Amino acid sequence: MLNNSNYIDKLRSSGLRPTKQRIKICEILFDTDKTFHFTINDLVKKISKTTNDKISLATVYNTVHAFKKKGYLKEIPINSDQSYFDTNTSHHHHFYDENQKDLIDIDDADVGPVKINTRIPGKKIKSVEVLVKVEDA
Amino acid sequence: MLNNSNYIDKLRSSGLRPTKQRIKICEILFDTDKTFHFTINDLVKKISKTTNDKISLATVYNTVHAFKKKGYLKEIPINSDQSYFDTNTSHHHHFYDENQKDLIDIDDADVGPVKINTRIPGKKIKSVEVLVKVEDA
DNA sequence: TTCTACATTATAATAGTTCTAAACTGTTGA
DNA sequence: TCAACAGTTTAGAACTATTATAATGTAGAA
Ligand SMILES: [Mn+2]
Ligand SMILES: [Mn+2]
Ligand SMILES: [Zn+2]
Ligand SMILES: [Zn+2]
Repeated sequence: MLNNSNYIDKLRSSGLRPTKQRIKICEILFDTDKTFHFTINDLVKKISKTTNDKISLATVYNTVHAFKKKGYLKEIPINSDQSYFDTNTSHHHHFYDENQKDLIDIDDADVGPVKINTRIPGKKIKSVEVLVKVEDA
Repeated sequence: MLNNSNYIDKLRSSGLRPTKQRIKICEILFDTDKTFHFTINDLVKKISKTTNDKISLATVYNTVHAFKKKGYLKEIPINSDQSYFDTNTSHHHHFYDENQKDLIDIDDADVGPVKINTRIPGKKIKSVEVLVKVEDA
């Protein structure tokens, strides 16, 4: 929960110019206690719901990619026709509800340590993520 | 490692007519000891490399989807611009090499038991898959 | 204020996938 | 045996998420 001048600092300190588009998107993504998952399309809808100044689709893509690159967003690997992003950048896992097509966080503490007993020579591990697919019981 | 008449039986017994296109795709996908990962594009290339009778792209998609539905193939959840399929339908996990854009199996035995200590009411777990992203060390 | 690199934008392009509808074929049963 | 039918294949169009282009706008520095 930050105010605009905090977003301006945050953007500036990561080398991103604090444009009104980026500040607006920060407000939508980060002005809440709860983290959430979204697609580009979700974000576009939220933007048009909360402002009259439209932000172009290209800018939404550009901004999400910039934020991901800076580590303010994560992309969640689920097979889908579109990308899912996560404002929760801490290490955690996911349920994917195949009926509702909905992603739900699993706290890292709710998953026993995932031990990978094999390596690929010349490669280092970047992330270990568990995806639990669920369906109506 | 089956011969064509086995594929014919396999297809027929699962309610799929054994057309020459499906038999050919069975040969490419299942006529080997080793399982492997592929994209639709990979499969199209293998087909044109091993036969003169071309199979339309629509049929390749149709067939892969039909085989997935029957459980002869799995789709691997990674966020990418294209779908990855797996002829290994047993329970296992994956490395994803982000440099080579390559999927590598992790035997289930090489991953410590993944304990999920939380549930979603009204939902049952369908699968638990670990994706280990790796990059050049 | 002026300059410049960075950012936004509309729009076109791209690429994987799905749809359409006509032609074809495996299977059934008279 | 073979006509009938449902299932299958096909070329190509359509669709959709995403990325590229290139012109215009703007933040920040000097
Ligand atoms: Mn998909
Ligand atoms: Mn994607
Ligand atoms: Zn999450
Ligand atoms: Zn695999």
